Amino acid sequence: MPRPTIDDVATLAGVSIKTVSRVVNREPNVRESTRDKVDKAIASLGYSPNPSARNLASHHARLIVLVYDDPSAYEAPSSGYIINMQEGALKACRKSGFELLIHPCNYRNKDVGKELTELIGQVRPAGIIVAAPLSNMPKIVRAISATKTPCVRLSIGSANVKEYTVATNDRDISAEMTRYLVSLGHRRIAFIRGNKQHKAVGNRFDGYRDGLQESGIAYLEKLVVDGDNSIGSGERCAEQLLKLNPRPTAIFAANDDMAAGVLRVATRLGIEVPRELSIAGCDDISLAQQLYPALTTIRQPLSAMAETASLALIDGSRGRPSAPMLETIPGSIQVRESTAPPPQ
Amino acid sequence: MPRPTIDDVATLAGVSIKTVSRVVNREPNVRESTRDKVDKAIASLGYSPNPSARNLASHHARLIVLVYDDPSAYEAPSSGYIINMQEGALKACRKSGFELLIHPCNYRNKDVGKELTELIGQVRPAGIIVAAPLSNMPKIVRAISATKTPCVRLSIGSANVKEYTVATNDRDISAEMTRYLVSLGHRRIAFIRGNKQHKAVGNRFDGYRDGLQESGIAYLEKLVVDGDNSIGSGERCAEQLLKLNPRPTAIFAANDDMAAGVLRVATRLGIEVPRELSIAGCDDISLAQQLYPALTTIRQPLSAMAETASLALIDGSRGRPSAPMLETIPGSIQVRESTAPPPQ
DNA sequence: CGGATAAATTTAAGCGCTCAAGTAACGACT
DNA sequence: AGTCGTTACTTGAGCGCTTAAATTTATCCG
Repeated sequence: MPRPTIDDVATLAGVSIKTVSRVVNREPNVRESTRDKVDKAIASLGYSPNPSARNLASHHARLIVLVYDDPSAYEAPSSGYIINMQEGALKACRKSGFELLIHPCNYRNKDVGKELTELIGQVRPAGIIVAAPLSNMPKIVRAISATKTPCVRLSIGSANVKEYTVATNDRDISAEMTRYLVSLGHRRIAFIRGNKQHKAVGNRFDGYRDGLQESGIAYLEKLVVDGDNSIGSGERCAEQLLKLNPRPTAIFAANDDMAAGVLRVATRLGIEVPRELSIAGCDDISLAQQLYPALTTIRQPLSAMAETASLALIDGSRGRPSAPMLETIPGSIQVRESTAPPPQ
Repeated sequence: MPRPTIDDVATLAGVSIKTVSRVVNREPNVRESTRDKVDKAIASLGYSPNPSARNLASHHARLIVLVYDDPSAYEAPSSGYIINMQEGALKACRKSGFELLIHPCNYRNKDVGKELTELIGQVRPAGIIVAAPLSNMPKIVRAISATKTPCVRLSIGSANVKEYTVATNDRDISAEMTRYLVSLGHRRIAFIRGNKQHKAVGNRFDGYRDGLQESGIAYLEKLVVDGDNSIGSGERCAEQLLKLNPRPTAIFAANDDMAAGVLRVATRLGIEVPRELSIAGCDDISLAQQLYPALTTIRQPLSAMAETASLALIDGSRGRPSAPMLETIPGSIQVRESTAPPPQ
């Protein structure tokens, strides 16, 4: 029971194989009635095109490469974001009959650029998606650009490179989180900044200030401290903030790990969360749901971002009008248990 | 700068393309000197075969499909195991010039079997790897078998199906964990069983009993309670166990979530871990490292399992002798902070 | 050393598709 | 009526490789 080929379809429909090809590829210049005939033949034979033959003949693979930093290279605990990206990319690929090639790689490796160049040479993908933090490394983006392969950057926060970029609205959503805390009744809202290397952090801090301003609350410098994205730094920052008098009624951390650190300190100090202190994080890592109380946080729209990026590449490979250089996908606030109105 | 083809190599080496093909595919019947010439030509041109052309000509794709349960389909929090599997499969594939096609799917969907059958028809992979829990669903395994596509099951614990299976040694390693607890000085070691649907759970319980017996410790039924794999059930079980007098000095849970529940209860009751109570889990989910104290647990060798499975399929597709029906990859005990000698 | 056998290599065909180029049919316009 | 343009299709070549069959070259044995 060999699988039907385009010839079988053409014979059954009484047309040439090129016409079948036209129908399959949704090309114009096929009469409605002919298209119907072909579609029926395809359905009755259960035909689906052989990807290898297509690729061979068309000189490019119907394939998107998704490149991301390999978490298992250094025991990174949170890998959920990768699954989310894969999910989005897969969704777009499946819809369009493309395949997804995943390529985790270690950004600390000096030869990543060369590695990617070689990979591209091998598989000739229709496009390549580069996730953060690799997407923020000019050397890597340049290496890919040099191959002329269409490339989309996935960026959390920063977006100052010339390539097509799908980014989040970190600033806006951080402002929204701040306003949400205000809406609960909070007035003394502290902020923990993270690693200054990460562009996203700056945007989140800006959003925090925006949110305060829009709510008519004065920005107080002593309510802002610097962490380095780790749980430990979150603990240190929390200790510092909770010593203040009056102490803040809410702490908004630039990422979930630091928020987890805050929660740890609060628990240790016997401060009840959320009754006495509200805590909000950012990123919605899996830990956020597993903590007790579960963390109110900002969910990054990773899946939607990857889907958008894939679709842009797929459409681009079909010669559709290439979309804008910068596309922003909004994140969303996940309200969970760690936030509540402040004590009276 | 078009990429070099087999013809270019053949011309440069002064042989026919078939000879180049022989060299590339490591086929026999090539003189050493000829092989050298070809290898040099390949190196100097930077040649690598076009996968699509190979697939087209050879009627099968150099491609392994990895099928697993889609965690994002129902907000499953722990996705680290998928990354681990992907890592192992990728390692094997890269080594052999294969590609990896990932295929998350929802096992609760009635049509998974059909979905997989169609996928196989589409891509004609060299083999397919099915991860638990799908690998334990006869309907799914049967659907794949029907396509005659080589298939390897990845199984945590159970292994009573006829297909090639890569499994863990749950029973042995659980026994080892039990002996480890005994070696710390524990004598009253409780066990929390999990969801009875999961075959692995039974094996782990058997391992617990083996470990006790090998250590010459009597099995006490009241030290064993049934959970359902959730954190909440772990809490309930812990409450029950910690009411006993004398209470157990160690609790070994059949998975990490339940162990996390135990830890939660202990903290609530003011029982210091590990000084007053040792806790051990199983699976090494990312939560295990994030808890305080970090959980001693059993790490599943997911990466190694997926690598073994991939290699078996790749070798099989090359006509190498197909390996045994059941291959067991040992897990390993991760000693962290939640276990210590019992109080005097 | 000749003929048979095995080893090394070439030749020819074709995998299933796309792409560029070509052809037929039909109107519309001068 | 003849030209042109457009639409709707067909034709033929060829993508880069593998496979099977054909051919050449090396090796063995009496």
